[in-house]
Amino acid sequence: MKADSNRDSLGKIFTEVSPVRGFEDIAVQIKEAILQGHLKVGDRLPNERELGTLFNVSRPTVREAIRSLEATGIVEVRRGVYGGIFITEPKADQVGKALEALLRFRGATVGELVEFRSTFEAETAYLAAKRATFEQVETLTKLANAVKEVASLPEEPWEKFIELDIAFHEEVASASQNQIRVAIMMAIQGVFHETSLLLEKVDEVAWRTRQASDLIGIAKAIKERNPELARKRMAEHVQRNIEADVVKEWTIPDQVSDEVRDNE
Amino acid sequence: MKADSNRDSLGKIFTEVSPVRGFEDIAVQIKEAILQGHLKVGDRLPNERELGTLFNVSRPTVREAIRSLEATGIVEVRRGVYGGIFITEPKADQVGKALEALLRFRGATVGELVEFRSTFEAETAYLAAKRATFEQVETLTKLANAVKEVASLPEEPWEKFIELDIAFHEEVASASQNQIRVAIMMAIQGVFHETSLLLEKVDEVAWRTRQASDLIGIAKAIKERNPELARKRMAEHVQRNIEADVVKEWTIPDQVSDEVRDNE
DNA sequence: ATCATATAAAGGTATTACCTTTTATTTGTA
DNA sequence: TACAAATAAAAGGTAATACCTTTATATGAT
Repeated sequence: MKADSNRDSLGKIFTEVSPVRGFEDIAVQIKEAILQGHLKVGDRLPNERELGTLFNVSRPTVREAIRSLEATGIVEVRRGVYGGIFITEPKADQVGKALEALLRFRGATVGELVEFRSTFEAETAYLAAKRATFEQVETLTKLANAVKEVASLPEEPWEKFIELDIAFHEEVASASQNQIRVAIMMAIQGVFHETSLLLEKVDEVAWRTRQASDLIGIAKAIKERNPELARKRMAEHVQRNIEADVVKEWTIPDQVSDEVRDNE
Repeated sequence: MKADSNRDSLGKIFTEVSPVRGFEDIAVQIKEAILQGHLKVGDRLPNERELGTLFNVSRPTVREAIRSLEATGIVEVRRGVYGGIFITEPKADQVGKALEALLRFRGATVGELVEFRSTFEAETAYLAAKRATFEQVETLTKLANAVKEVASLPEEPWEKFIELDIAFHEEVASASQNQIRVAIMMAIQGVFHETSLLLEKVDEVAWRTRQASDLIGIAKAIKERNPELARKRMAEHVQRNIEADVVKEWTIPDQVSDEVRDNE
C-alpha cells in the first residue's frame, strides 16, 4: 500500500495498465487467433472446462468471454454431444443489427432509408452492368422472371414476392463485384425486411406487375452491358417507392422481434 | 424455481418451449425495456445481485446477459461505488466493428472500400449542397480552413490532420440531412481510420496541401448551393486516393489458411 | 427392421465465498 | 482551517463446485 509513493518516479517509465478484465482478455485472444488464421470458420474450440484450464481461469469467466464473442457473431454455441463452441462465418446480419440500432437511436426515417437506397442501388446496378459474370446475368434473369410469375398470382403470399425481390437485389450487389456493397445491401435488406410490412400495395397485382417489369428491365440492361441504363432503371425502380407513396409516414418501430429464431 | 416432475404427463398439453437460454431471455427483456422507453440512455440498472432476484436467476446468469448486451454496445459496465450497469448511447462504432469483421471475412479490399466511398460521398456532398443549414456551411468552411492550416505545418502530427479530415467528412454527411448517411459515414470512417496508417504521403506537405484545397473547394461548392459541383469535387477528392496510389495494395489481413490440419 | 431407452459429452444454471476497484467520507495532522 | 491519508461500503470480477438439460449416438427389446 505504501509503495505507491514511488509511482510518480516510475510514472514515466511504465505504461499505465488498463484494468483488463479476464474474460475480455480471453475474448481478444480468441479473436486474434481467428484473424491470424489459427482458427478458421467451422472449427470447434475446446469445451468450456478445458478452455478454463488453458487460460487458467474459472469456467464462469470463460463463459462470459464466450457470451461476448457470441453476441458479436464470432462464435456459435451448440448444446448436446458433439456440441461445443464453433467459429462462425460473420453474417451481414450483424451489420444490419448494429445499423438498425443506430438508426433507431438517431431517429432515422424510412424516407431517409429509401433515399439512400435509391442512389446506392443505382450505382450498384451501374457497376453490375459492367462486371457481372455470365452466371450472374443468368441468375438475375431467372429471378426477374420468377418475380413476374409470382406477381401475376394474387393468391401467392406477399412473403414469396418480397423474398424473390430481395434475392434479386442481393444478386445485383453481388454482380457489382464489391463486397462492401454486398454487405451494405444485406444490412439494408435486414432493416427493410421489417418495413415490408408497411407496403400497402404489395397485394395489388397491378403494383406487383409493375415491380416485376422493373426488375426485368434492370436485368436486361445489365445483360446488355448498358451501365447507364441499368443505373437509370434501378433508380427509377427504387424511387417509385417514394413517389407512389407506398411507404407510409413511419419512424422505425420500437420493437425488434428478432427473438423468434427457431422458425424461418 | 422449476423442477416440475410431472412434466412428462403434461407434455402433450403444453406447447413446446423453444430452448431459450435464461441469459438470452434477460438480455431480450432489457433490450425491449429500452426500446419501449422504460429505460433510457444514461439510466443505471439495478446491480447484478438485485437483477438476479428480479429475474429469479443466479448472478452468473445475469452476468452472461450483461456480457451479451455489453458486446452489442447496449450497456456499459463501470466498477466501484457508484458504478453499475448503464444504458449507453448506440455508437456508430458498433456498426464499424461489425462492418470491419464482415470485410475481413469476405476478403474485401481497401480498393473496394474506396470505390464505394467515392460514389457514396459524392452523392452525400450533392445532398449537402442542397440542404445544409447556415450553421453547417459555416462549420464546413471553418473545418476546411483548419485543415489547410495544419497542412502547411509539417511538424503537426498526421493524427491531427486525419482528425480534421474526418470531422469534415462527417459534417458533410450531417449536412445531407440523412441519418443513414451519417451512420454509414461514421462506420466507414471507423474502418478507414485503421487503414490511415497505410497512407504513405500523409506527411508530405504537398499532398496535404492538395487535400486541403480539395476540401475548401468542396466547402465552397456547398456554400454556393451548387450540388453538381459539390458532387464532382467530392468524387475527385476521394478518387484521388486511388489514382495517387496512396493506398498500398492491401487486402484486409485474411487468414493464413494453412490447411495443414486436413480433418479430424 | 423399428422403435424405445440408455449413455455420455457438452453446455446451462445455481450457490457461495472472496477479491478488486472505486469513490465518498471520515480522520488526522500540519 | 486545510489538505492529505486512511477507511468503508458499494458494485463488479473471479473462483470452485455441484447439479440440471440438451442431444447425438449406441444399444436393446419387440
